[in-house]
Amino acid sequence: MRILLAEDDPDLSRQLKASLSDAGYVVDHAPDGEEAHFLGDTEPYDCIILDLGLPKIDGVSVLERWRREGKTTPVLILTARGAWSDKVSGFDAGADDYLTKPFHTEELLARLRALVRRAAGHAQPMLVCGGVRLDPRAARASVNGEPLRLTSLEYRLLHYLMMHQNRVISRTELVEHLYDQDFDRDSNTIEVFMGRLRKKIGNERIETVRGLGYRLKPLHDEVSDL
Amino acid sequence: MRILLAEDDPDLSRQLKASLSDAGYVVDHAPDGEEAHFLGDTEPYDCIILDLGLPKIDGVSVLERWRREGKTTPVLILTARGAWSDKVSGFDAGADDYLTKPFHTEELLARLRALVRRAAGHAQPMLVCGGVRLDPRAARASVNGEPLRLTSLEYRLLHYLMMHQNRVISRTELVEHLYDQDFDRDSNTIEVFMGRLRKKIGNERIETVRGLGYRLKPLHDEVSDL
DNA sequence: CCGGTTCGTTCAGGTAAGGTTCAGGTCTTC
DNA sequence: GAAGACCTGAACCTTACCTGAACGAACCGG
Repeated sequence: MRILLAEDDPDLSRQLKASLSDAGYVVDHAPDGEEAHFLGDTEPYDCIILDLGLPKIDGVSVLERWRREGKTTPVLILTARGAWSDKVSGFDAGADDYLTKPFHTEELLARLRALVRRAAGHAQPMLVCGGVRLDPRAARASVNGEPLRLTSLEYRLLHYLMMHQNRVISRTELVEHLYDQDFDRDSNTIEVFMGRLRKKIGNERIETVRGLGYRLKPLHDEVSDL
Repeated sequence: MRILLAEDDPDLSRQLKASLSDAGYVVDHAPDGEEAHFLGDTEPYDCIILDLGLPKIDGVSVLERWRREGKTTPVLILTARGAWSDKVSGFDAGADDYLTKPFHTEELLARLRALVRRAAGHAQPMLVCGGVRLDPRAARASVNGEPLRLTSLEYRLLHYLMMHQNRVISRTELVEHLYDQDFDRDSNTIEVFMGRLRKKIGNERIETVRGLGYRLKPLHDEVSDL
């Protein structure tokens, strides 16, 4: 965990840096808004602690710039007691949390844990098979970067195949996962949809294993990257 | 945006509920820990405001249970002044933010905006999707710089869509986040509002994914800038 | 208290997207 | 070369979705 501490008061800075290091964070220190902005732009921090009353450029401006540039690092703001209207503008500039001086170090640490935890909770599983990618969260798929237009069933079919790629999937297994119990067992819809899917993602990507089922796999020359 | 307010003080509850409703949130109220836990388990809230001093089950326990069950909804905790050691245990139980009574309603609203924003994965306060912009703090939206005249529900609908743009949102998800518990599940208001929204922001911006829901996205030629 | 406006909701008819079916055609295997 | 497994184009038909219009509750100024 790497943290940027933007704070001008030397005493407070030293004390905070010590506490944070003790807690296992790696801490960079910026004594003014200019350096804070520069460091925040260039280094990949997991979290930023930002004092609002910084020399050269004030905290809110720094924060606004970062957000305008698309930076999403969680930011915790520090300010003097009673300036609660600052809080509102700070939050609306894109801050994720706020703390009023003086504060207990314990509380700062707790808030940091909460921030980092939440920021890390954005792991989205993206399914990849050669040039084919499928994003379950967005319900979207693409082949070689080109977005695919899939119908609901085509999508579900592809999804299932991608989750079990390189394995042979029987028609009955597919039916069982795509439909509810009562489904005409001797229907050829699966075949039809295999045909349609093949047209959209490329024939060779779905191999048919006669008598057993189908197998989704990357093309021969496609390295299994991610 | 749908919120659960878990607070036992009747006066404060009433006042907060009014303020939150005014700010455009849909609010469910739980007067004790038992009901809070139940509601939080069953309904999909965008955020939860949790008083620590609740009857029946105290706030920290409720929160701990939710987190143990894997619930990730952002939670903002309320407590009486000076009980700052509560804060630490509150945060470590999985709270995302903390507010000490008494507080300014403004500040609560600002913190809520920040929480909801972050939970949706947006660090910046201004929502942008192609030519459509929405400013949550001014409750204003525009398309290609032209301000939009939106009714309350149209606005909330657009807001939710913009927070989850490029993702398919099911009708039920929308209903659950725009209305409180008792709402006629087989009503077509969502469709009607989709129609009205489309008329105002442009038909092609909202794609309907048959059988799944809707997806808000930039137009083809609109670069995903900021 | 009353007409007018605004908005959310309901309803009914229309449309077309997308799933299923079917009838051949093609390929495999023995 | 026959039989069975698989492919495929086109037709069918269900139903999700769209849309215009009307209803009714809430609000507002007079």
